[in-house]
Amino acid sequence: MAKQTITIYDVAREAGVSMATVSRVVNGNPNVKPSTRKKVSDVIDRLKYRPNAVARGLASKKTTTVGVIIPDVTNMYFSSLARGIDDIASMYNYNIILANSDGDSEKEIRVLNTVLAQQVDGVIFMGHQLSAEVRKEIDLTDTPVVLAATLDEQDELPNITIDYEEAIYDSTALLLENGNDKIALVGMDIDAIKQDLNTAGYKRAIEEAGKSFDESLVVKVSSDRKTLEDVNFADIVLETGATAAVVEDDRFAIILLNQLIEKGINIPEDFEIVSAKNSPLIDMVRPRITSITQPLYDLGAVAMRLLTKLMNDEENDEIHITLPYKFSKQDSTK
Amino acid sequence: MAKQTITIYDVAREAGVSMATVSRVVNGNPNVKPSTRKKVSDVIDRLKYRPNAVARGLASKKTTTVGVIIPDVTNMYFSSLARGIDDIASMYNYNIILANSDGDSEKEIRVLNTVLAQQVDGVIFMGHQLSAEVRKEIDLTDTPVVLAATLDEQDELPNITIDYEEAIYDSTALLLENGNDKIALVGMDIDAIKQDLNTAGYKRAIEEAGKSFDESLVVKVSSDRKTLEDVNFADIVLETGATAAVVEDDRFAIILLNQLIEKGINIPEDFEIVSAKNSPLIDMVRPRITSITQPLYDLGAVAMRLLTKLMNDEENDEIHITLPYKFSKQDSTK
DNA sequence: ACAGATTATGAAAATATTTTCAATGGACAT
DNA sequence: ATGTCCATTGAAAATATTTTCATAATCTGT
Repeated sequence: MAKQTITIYDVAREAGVSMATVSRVVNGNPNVKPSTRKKVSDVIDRLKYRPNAVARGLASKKTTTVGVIIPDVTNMYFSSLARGIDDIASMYNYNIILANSDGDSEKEIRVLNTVLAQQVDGVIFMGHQLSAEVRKEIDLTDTPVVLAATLDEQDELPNITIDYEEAIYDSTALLLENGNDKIALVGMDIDAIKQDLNTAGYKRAIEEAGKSFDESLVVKVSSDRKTLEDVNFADIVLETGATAAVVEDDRFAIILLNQLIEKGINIPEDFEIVSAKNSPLIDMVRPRITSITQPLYDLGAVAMRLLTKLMNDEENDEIHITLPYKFSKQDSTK
Repeated sequence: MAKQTITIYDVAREAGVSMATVSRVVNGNPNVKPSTRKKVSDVIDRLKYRPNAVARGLASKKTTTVGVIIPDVTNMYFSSLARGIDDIASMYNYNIILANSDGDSEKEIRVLNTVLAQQVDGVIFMGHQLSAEVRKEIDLTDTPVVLAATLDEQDELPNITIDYEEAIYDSTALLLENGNDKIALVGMDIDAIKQDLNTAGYKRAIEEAGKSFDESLVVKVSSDRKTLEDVNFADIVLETGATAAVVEDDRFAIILLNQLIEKGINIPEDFEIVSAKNSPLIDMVRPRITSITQPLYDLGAVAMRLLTKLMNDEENDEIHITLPYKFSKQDSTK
């Protein structure tokens, strides 16, 4: 970035007006005589002047940039959200600073602070859970932050979610209806908060069916990408004696499915699977997996839309938005 | 973003030194007496001073920010690259401004210009192809740009690639070895340049086997996400009379596989498939698809590393880097 | 103790915009 | 003519840093 070639000053000189006037036409301020507006616009085109967003940001205290914190772009669940965020962001002329956090609390805090140092006008935070430390860090700033598909224990921060408890309840209920007596609940170990909610929905379904909650049917698996494929879910899950499983993450559901089939187990006759989360991944595998389908793109889009409102201090009556989900009955359940 | 709470000026006053000195300690300049360094650092900690990256960028003409242009974050091939880019970027303390382009030339130019307006220190461009118009736009700036997994017809811009021609050659050769007489080549219609290269590798293999290139075996499919699932690849491909296919994109390979199986065709006995591209997707489906495995993460990482060199005007002896690929023989071929 | 060399520090300019406030100019009514 | 009002314009301050250059402080060797 060499000393900027064409500045607002060059345009002003060339057009015979002041910088203030150039600034006005660049920003669409109506208080400019049409003839001067035209004159200035012509010079801008001729010189190919492009306003320096950094100088702008300094002078105006608005960077038209938002920070997006994502556990891992490589995870289709989150990248689908990110796509919704970016589309709405560019619709409102915002740029996205993206940072991967690996869902690691320490890294989340680090990247949050780096995006804040960049003077972003707002932040969208996606995470598996919102840890107390991150929560504290968010409270420290007055830059608006909205959570996308991320639960906050206190439920105070603006967020866009679906009703996870209900979704898990539905999933469990279906498996119960199909006559399964022992149903495993498979989730990630780091998902503490959602986990609890999930466990709640699972528990509620179990108990409403007149059975009692059995802790040993809850299987927690590491989310470490490297070991994803190596862990033998199938054995772990089968050991519980379950004949069906509600799996929180579709990647896990797929791996479980493939491993079970490899063992010669028939899906859904011998074992039923419901995934509590979808991503485009789930459409790729056969037999098709029954799953909760969350409006991923919309979760991101609505989160970004809410953020634009917060950034403009618009009336923010609704800072907690729950989007509806669907239940997609497929071939991994009877 | 209210008037910044704590500025360098506050720290200077509080520590009884000048702004210049605070700037020095913040930037690790060695010309500061250890005792004053300590004094200033203490004040920084006490006041929780966080340097304003925008003011910094204006004064120093470095934003420590790079623009990343990606067709679609939702495409795992590219998001895997993006992850490599981000990891190396944060290793070198750069931030990422991410923009989706949909591989659309007009949008590519638009987002390129918006990231340039943000005064990024460099740009990583990922695309299916590099159109002439985009090429021209890139030539207009002197901000360094590196292409990741994207071919430039003139082969002048810095780029990180694998040998696509060779990869397609290998894929085709295997299918020929397996005794296939008619092999379809399935690719995206927008992939003009790579397409040619692919066609070249395909052609070369065919001709080396003493057969002649048959245009009718080249099947181009739209990359439009919405219609991805609707198009009936299987019929289109089977109509060519082929008994095997080299598919450029793993998403297409998977859809083709699933559609063929649905038709009762046995893979690989009745039909063989090789995917010329991998992404984490490909590991999810059964039977496992034989494919070229590109070092996706590394392509991104190396591209970003090269960009850091270009941004620092280091000796850039190698601006064209070709990474090795592997061939993963699986169950969709005999 | 002193010259010279180095190290440490500060004042002020520079960075490219926006924003505020004052000034100018023209139209229109009197 | 003259004053009033509104639209238009410009000058200069403000924004939070880095950087340059000059000066002050400290050290080193005699």
